[in-house]
Amino acid sequence: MRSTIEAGILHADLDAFYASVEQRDRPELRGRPMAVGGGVILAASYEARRRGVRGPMNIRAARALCPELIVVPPRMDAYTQASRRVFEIFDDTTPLVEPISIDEAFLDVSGLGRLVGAPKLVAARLRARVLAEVGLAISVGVARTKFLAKVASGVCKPDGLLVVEPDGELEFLHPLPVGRLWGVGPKTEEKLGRSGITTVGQVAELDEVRLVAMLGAGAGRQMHALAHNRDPRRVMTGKRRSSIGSQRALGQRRHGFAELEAILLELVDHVSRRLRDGNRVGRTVMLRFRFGDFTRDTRSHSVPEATGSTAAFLNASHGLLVARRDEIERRGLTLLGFTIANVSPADAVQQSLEFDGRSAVDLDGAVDAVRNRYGSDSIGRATLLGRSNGIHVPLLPDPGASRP
DNA sequence: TCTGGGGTCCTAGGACCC
DNA sequence: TCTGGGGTCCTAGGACCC
Repeated sequence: MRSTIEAGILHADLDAFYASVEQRDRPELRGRPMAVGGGVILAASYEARRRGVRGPMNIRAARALCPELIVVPPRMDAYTQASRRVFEIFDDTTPLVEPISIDEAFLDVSGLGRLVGAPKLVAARLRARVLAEVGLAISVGVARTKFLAKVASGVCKPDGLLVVEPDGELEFLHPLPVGRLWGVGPKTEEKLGRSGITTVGQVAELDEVRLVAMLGAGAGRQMHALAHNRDPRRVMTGKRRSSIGSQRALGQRRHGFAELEAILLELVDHVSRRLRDGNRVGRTVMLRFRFGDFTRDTRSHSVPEATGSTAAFLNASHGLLVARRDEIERRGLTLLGFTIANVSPADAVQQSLEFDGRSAVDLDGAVDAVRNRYGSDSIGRATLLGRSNGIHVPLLPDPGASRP
């Protein structure tokens, strides 16, 4: 007997992505322990993982574990190209694709049943196409929720397909270690471990109040929900990046302040260019510091108007750098990062309306107003921008969103 | 394992406004 | 001498993800 709600969400995740692209393009690397690295290991082949090689591990440590390890430098262009081709196959499979990163996405295929086939069949075809057309192995998890689909793809890796049927969800979920829950990293895992909690099932036995007390409101509620298999999030199309940045590791060598200023200029120039190429503007600059002892720090500054100007970003960020000059010279700097946050489209059409806080917001009215003013075919993407910073609620699907 | 390069989201306090 | 409540925005920082 089938549950009425079918497992229709796919989480598709390319296996050891950078390393697999290298093995695809260079046959002599196939079947051998190899990794893509620059300073540290960025991605290790499964042959290397079996020997204990992991990212981010420094290359010397990796060689100590596996002396015959082959390390090749990254070729970002090749990975970007491969990613594009895989995402074309995703888009060809269903219009409901939510990219997560260069090598991962959610696909909602629950509406394809009658026309194309059951989710398991769709997933199997997707895997076959990615292998045939791009030459890469991709693992796919299938479930009723995003969270379970992601866990499933992780469990069936590498080169796997796993469907979690609706009537077997808790049996699948509860024996897993807490680290499998979304948002549980090393810190949270340790906190829970101190109370003897190591499995998802044990988390499910806890009161939400207790979890909130341990982890804070946001994380506590999320963990409680996930452990009880509550995950109402839909697959969202049309998401855009809200920040864009670049950083440079500097090594342990001391750098003169003028040298740091030059590096900042390069970073600002590079990031501003990317921002303008994407036809976007930003309002907040943020500097990221990592000192000689590897402690981290950030400093940010918001300018009054969103801009794409290199000079404006350089001005603001240089001020932040100069303000910390003494500390930098005292402690040494091992990383400098520059990020532009509060990024928005440069040509967004906006229609704002006032409301008094008691009446409901007239969303339909706002959409109609934009349509009347700019033509009904002008809306590619509609977003409700609350006055509160960062609350972006999509109103309409975005048929033509470009991939980040 | 002495340390990449991208990002995301959340929390909390202070300034400021009505 | 005494001090409310509601809200936004900015900044800093923590934790996490791939």
